[in-house]
Amino acid sequence: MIYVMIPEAGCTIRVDLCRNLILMYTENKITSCENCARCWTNFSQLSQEELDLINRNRYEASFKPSEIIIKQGSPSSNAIFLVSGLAKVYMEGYSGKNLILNLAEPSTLLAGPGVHVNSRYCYSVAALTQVQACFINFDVIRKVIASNPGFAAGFIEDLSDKALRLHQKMLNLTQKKMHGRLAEALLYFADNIFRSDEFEMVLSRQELGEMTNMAKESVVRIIGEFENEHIIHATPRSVKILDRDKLNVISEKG
Amino acid sequence: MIYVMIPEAGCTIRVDLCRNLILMYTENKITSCENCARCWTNFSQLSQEELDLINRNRYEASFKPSEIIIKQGSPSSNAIFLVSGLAKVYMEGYSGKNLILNLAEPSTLLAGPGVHVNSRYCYSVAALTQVQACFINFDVIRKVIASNPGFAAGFIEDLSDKALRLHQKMLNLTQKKMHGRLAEALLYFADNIFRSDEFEMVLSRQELGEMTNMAKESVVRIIGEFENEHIIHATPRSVKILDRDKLNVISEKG
DNA sequence: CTTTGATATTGATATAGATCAAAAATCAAT
DNA sequence: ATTGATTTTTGATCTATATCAATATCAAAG
Repeated sequence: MIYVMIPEAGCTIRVDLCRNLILMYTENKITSCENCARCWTNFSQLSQEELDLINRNRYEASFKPSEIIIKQGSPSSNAIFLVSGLAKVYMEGYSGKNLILNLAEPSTLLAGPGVHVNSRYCYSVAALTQVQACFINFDVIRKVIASNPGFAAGFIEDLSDKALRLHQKMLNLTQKKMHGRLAEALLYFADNIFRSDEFEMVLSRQELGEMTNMAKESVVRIIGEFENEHIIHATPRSVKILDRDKLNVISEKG
Repeated sequence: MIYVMIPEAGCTIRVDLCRNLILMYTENKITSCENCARCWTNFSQLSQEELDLINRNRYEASFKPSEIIIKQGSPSSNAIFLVSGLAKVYMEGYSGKNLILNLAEPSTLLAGPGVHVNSRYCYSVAALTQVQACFINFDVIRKVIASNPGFAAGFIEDLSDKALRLHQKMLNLTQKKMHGRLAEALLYFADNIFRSDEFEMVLSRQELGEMTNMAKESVVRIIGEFENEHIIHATPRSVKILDRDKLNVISEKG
């Protein structure tokens, strides 16, 4: 494991977990939105003037693991970007049961569709690692949307992309059974978050259950089965995918 | 039941089922988009010029019950509006199992988020009654989005609203149990589609199951229970809600 | 080190809900 | 009306998965 000290954040972080931050940090690009086009592809649509506007209306905050960045139901006045770190995006359901929708990494916009409808966040977001987040007032974003059609189109694309994933997740959760759902979650981590077949397991078994809609005990049991069949090697805090093909089949066959 | 003959469509339709069509028909408003602002609120954002553009690039088609209007996976080149009739919006899942997302009535935009991402429809739509539909080429819509910020904002709102509902449905399907899910579906028909506590059941028990993610036999059994408890009165083709309060409680308590 | 609180694991049991199979009802078409 | 084809209903089983309870593990704090 390679660690690096980040003086501004007052902490040490694992390099493999925080690629983006390292990248930005080493390139000294955290100072302003102008340099943050890499944050969200869509920001590259903006003119200098518009970037300035946004830059004047944003502020940063940092969060420790488990701290809540967005609270479901609260008024949504800001669009939020992670600058660094990992967070879980989840809905608070009935009788305290959560449903983890996905993980958020840097360069994704966090706001939720509620922003454009009832000005309430429709999901919560909580930090999994140390997180640096950037808050941009939504009135400003709306202003830019109104004046920059390209940006608006990018926004539509972003919303659509998320909706599409949600549709897919809906099918997965309702039609696959446990093995398939868990296999898919593991592949999600490997492919979409860590881009490696060996990764740190940032979620507890309980949370893994909230993500795949199953009881934590079932998570444990199925992980055990996967291990017996030499499909993965797992500890409570790490996973290594040994037989990606098999895992794919399980994920697809449900 | 009041029926009315629609010469152009070559059919007779039930008045209570086709409010919008009757309204438009009697007001002679089907001829062009200009008159169709009522179709989709967002169209009222358009200038005369833009309306003309859309009007020149649209065509209508009619569908008989059970005919497919949109096929999941096929290239999405059109935005579609129902002019009249009712349709079911559903995803085709694994091993032929469908998931009905919602019903579509006139004045809703049908296209799906796939349009803005991979140009594929991410769901199918099939007519439940006789349906008149209006197809608008998506390139044209995109052009208008690019030139009219208000329209773009309306589009974003529409997408967001749908995403929000999807989030809600996700929670419902994963966290409520059968009774709650079925109660909710019945209230959906009463409140969102028919706006009456007595309505024609346009879905078969099988389809009702596809909508609430349960087996058709379970649908039958639970409808039976609801009848025994005098919460609803149901026949295979009709439902009357007798005790809305109880149904609400069941829907919320899961 | 020990203690402690959280999390993970394991085994036993309970249950919601699916599946299967057969009968009954409904509907469409002669 | 009569037939044949769907759809609905019912009852009997089966199974995936949750729940419960007990134990083991681990990391942090004293």
